[in-house]
Amino acid sequence: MAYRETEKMRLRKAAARQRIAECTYECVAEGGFRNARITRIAQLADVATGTIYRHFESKEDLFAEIFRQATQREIAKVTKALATPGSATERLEKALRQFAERALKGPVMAWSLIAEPVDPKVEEERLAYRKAYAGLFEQAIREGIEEGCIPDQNARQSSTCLVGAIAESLVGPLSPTQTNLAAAKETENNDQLVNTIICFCLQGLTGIRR
Amino acid sequence: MAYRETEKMRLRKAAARQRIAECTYECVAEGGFRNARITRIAQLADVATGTIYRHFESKEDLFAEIFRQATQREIAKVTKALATPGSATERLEKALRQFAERALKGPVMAWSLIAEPVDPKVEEERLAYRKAYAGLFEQAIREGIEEGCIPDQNARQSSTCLVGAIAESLVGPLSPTQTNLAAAKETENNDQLVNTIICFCLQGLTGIRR
DNA sequence: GCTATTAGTGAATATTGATTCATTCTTTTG
DNA sequence: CAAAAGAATGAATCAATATTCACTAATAGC
Repeated sequence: MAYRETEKMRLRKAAARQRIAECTYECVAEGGFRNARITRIAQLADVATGTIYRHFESKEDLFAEIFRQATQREIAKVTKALATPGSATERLEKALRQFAERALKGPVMAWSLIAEPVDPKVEEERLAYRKAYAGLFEQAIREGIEEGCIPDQNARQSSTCLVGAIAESLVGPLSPTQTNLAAAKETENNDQLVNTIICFCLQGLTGIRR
Repeated sequence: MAYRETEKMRLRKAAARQRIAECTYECVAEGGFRNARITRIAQLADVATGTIYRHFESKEDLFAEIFRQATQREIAKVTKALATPGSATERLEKALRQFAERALKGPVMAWSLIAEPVDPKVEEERLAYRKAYAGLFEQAIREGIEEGCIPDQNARQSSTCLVGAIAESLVGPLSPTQTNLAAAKETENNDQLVNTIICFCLQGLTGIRR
């Protein structure tokens, strides 16, 4: 017996794995899963293409892991926004704003997480993601109904409408940011846009003019 | 000179072209553009793969034409709904219902037209489609603002929210039909679903509880 | 320093699916 | 019917990438 994995090596391998993951994230944020090539990721991470396969079973597995990591971050943000004090409507507004602002900052990633067609293993992750998301908004809507600040309705269906209105407005094919990237960078415009969307969403939810 | 294209041949070729187009539509309606293989289309149309290239420059061109044909149909339906008599709100409700019901009938095609990532030439067609669509809803919202039944707002942004809420609810990854196809076939459920969405959309637009 | 073991490499291979083109089949006309 | 022109065919080719694997480099323990 002349070689056994030592702590040092374990750390180094973990670091390499992490670096690959980060570069994959970068690639996806740039052009979506579809345009994230293994060779490009290897280049960015400064390893050989084969090395990636020593750390991940396949491209699909790698993507699934990146998807999971990315969504966990998003979910955490929205969860936090919903945990602040205030009425359900106020908390929902915070959460929607959080969601919208995150999406505006990284529209390609947001689109990849929400709508880009992906391989089955990644789609599985998306299922978990959407359940978590829908669950969060749904729960908040239910609380609003109990509190009386939101009229009785199908919370699940309404939460889907919320996500759809935001997603389409910010990252969808009808989005103004797709055709006018320059304008999208003007923070004022973005604030304006987010306000309009949130107004629409909260009115849709409550039926109360704001 | 021993051969010249005759009327009979012109018709036969037109028929073949049409058949190819129809089979392509079928393929796309089944699994989106991504899964529409030339070989499969050729099989369905009962021609050799090479024949397709005698009628269309390339796969991209074929898809672009199918996209155009499909969207023209959709636009026509919504245009018609918006041309009926009644207040802007009433006409919008009819149009949204039309849109939603069409999408429910062919969710894969609806998704392909609205959101599926496609090649540049097809994307160009989509640009025209979305302009037409956004234009129709926008126009109706503007009329509503003038009539006084809809409060002043950014008509363009609101129309995007409308499309997003419907698209996500019916054909998006959060759609109930995606996870529960059996239930989606129950017409009652669908009516219920469409009503909830339209309620959300009209409240979002008007801020008036219905 | 030596050897066993694992990590890393990247050119070669495999796969998938669009596109081509030499060949065959049909139609038209004298 | 024969010749000319076009239409149709589908196996072969091409292109784009994911994946493999024979080989090299690095590390651990003696």
